Amino acid sequence: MPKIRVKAESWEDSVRVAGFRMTQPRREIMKVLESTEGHLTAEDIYLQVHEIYPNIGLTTVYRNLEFLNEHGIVAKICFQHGKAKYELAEQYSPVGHHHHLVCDECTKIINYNDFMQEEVEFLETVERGLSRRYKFRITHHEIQFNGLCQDCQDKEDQS
Amino acid sequence: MPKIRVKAESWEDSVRVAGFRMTQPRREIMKVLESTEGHLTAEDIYLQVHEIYPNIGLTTVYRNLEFLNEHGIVAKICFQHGKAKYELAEQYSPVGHHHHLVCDECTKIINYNDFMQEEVEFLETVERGLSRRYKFRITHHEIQFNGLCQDCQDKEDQS
DNA sequence: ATGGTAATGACAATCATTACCAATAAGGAG
DNA sequence: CTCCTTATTGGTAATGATTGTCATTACCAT
Repeated sequence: MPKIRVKAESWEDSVRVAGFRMTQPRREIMKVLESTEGHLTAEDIYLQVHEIYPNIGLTTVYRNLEFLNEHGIVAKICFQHGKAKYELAEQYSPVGHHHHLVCDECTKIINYNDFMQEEVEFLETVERGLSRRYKFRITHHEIQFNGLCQDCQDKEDQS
Repeated sequence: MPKIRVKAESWEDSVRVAGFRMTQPRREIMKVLESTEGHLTAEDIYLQVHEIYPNIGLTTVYRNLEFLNEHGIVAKICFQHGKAKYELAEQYSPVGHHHHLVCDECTKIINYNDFMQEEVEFLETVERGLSRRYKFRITHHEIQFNGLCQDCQDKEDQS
């Protein structure tokens, strides 16, 4: 008897299943997200798409990012430096589950996915507890470490 | 031989020690932050201060929040709903160390400080590892759980 | 009490994001 | 393949939060 295999739905399928259309702008935006480490601003994406699809409008980029976010395909993250950043949701990302190191000086962001075993254990306890205590249905989480990246530490030493 | 006791510096002291002045707007802004659960927007604070100090300008509120943030007295948090929120930094907060449950539906935010023992253990391992691996000097962290609060779950069930 | 300057308040300016609307193009039905 | 419905687009205007400017005020060290 074969193991049940949940076929991972492609993002295109899940858009269509939900009754929406596949358009070229939408595809181009996803291509950019798929070919990058992550945490791009809407403008970053706009500029990259614009290279190969010059007709794209910035409004369309925003609209699609919101759309994709609502459909669980793209994650929107807000670090405290003005603009929102976007990256592929875990399920569609080659990077997979990860979190961020944020440099408070230069605002650089580093992805990490070390210590996931420890994280899983920790989160299981906490999520279960929080759900019960606050009657909250937790769907995802975000962990972020702030501080100084190596470059900024060096600059600080010099002065 | 007495134990060394690190006297907690009042926020006013730490402002003065850094060579800056104590002003009435600054004090009023802190009063508001001290008398609230947390996560207020600049405008929330402006409105509250305005009640008892009608001359306050919104610009002054922004400027002071940034100032206080840079001096480690106030924490600035950005959830993905437009405006930045502010609360007392852990060290000056009666609430103490805590994290947030964010409802993705109604944007409500709940503070929690349960499971801190588990968190401490987890963070010790991870912070040590990340510092070494990425040469990052970690100063603080943020953990956030997103999902649906009870009210929004109920509303969902009805439909 | 006073002088140097940090801080203020009003207003203008900026910057990210959203609203609007007429024009376009997916993609299902025939 | 063609037609039709309507989701989607792109351009522009509008919004809303935050920041810059600058003349004026008021801390506070001396």
